[in-house]
Amino acid sequence: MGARRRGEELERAILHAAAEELRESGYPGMTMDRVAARAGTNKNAIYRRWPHRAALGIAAYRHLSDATMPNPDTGTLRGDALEMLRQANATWSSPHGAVLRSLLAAAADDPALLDLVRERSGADTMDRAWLTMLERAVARGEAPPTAVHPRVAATPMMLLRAEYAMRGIPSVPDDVLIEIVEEVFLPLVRGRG
Amino acid sequence: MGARRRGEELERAILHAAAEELRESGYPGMTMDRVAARAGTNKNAIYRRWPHRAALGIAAYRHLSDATMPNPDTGTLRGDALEMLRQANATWSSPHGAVLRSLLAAAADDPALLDLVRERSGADTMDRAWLTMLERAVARGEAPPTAVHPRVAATPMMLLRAEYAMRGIPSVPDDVLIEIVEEVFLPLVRGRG
DNA sequence: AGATTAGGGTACGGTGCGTACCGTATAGGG
DNA sequence: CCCTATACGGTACGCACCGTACCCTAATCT
Repeated sequence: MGARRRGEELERAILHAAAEELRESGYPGMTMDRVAARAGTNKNAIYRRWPHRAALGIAAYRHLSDATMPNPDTGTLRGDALEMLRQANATWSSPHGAVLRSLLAAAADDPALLDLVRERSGADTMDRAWLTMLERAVARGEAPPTAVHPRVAATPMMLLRAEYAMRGIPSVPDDVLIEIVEEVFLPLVRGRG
Repeated sequence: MGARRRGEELERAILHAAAEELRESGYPGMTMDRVAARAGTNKNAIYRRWPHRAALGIAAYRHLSDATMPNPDTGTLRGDALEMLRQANATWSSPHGAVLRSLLAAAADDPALLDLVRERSGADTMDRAWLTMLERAVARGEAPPTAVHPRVAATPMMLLRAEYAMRGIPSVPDDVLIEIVEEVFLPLVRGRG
């Protein structure tokens, strides 16, 4: 028979199985029994590594996503911002994003878990990308220097997130992205002069 | 013994019991068995009225909140906006708001439920309040007429919501509210001229 | 009064989390 | 090279909860 797996090898097998379950059935469908069965082991081996289902879900999500951060450079602030939002919208509306959102919902009342999700979802690097985008716009003379501010940089993504929280599952229509850029983000940047 | 309750009287008793459970234990703690026991009835009577737990939770939440919408008139746009945010922050960080947030988390992947929650949480009237606030500012000459726009009006509340989604349970510090108003909302209004 | 409707009591099936127990293979030390 | 501590496999269990099925009884309607 196949040799009995141990340690890191078994851990990878479990994470892989959990990630597959996440992709196929989402977080609510990722059952401990199913993960154990799929990994060819038992729940014992899982609970020896993660204290509860949520922890495994978060760890497995990282296995699922490679998260190449976009860094568009279209030449205009409007184009850059729109491209960022479109990329984020595509990610969030994919099955991938559905997993992330169900994970977020499940961890909503546990700050520690919330931190883990945020850390693994690349939100921080995203904020930095928006800041450098603003700096480029300043260098082009397209925006006042005072527009380079963390809260300004974070605003469009926050609006997109809120839009997802309001609506149900489907993706946010492109009109809304354009509106966020033209009616909020650009006026906001201009208004800080 | 006490006469057997029926119809509307029983319905109110169930809703009252469910609301109490919501307040004491939050939505995850609002068990069907506990609600039935507290209302002095059984699950049968509940499932004859609501198809599942979430529906009861949403209906009970309405019973919990009377939602007197604030409509501050401090004389300045800054003051009005800050007051609105502070009221919302107080509501959302109260046990009351914890219930609403756990309800939202539970309904996150069911658009129909999401609509119900939104409807009963007074989000729409909130948006209208922000619009009239903007109109008053225009009348005072404090803002350009083009600032009266649904998305502009909705922006501060959306940022607050996103802030709650990011952090865990506690309330959002007042600094953040001030920052939203001063670094985002007011520049945005000014930038639309 | 007789028939219909709605509550009360209770039990059950199903699912899922997390734990316990016990035998066995594997790694690592004497 | 054996021997022991550790980790895995298998399985069963306790527990909590949702939602449903019966059967009996009180209230309401005609």
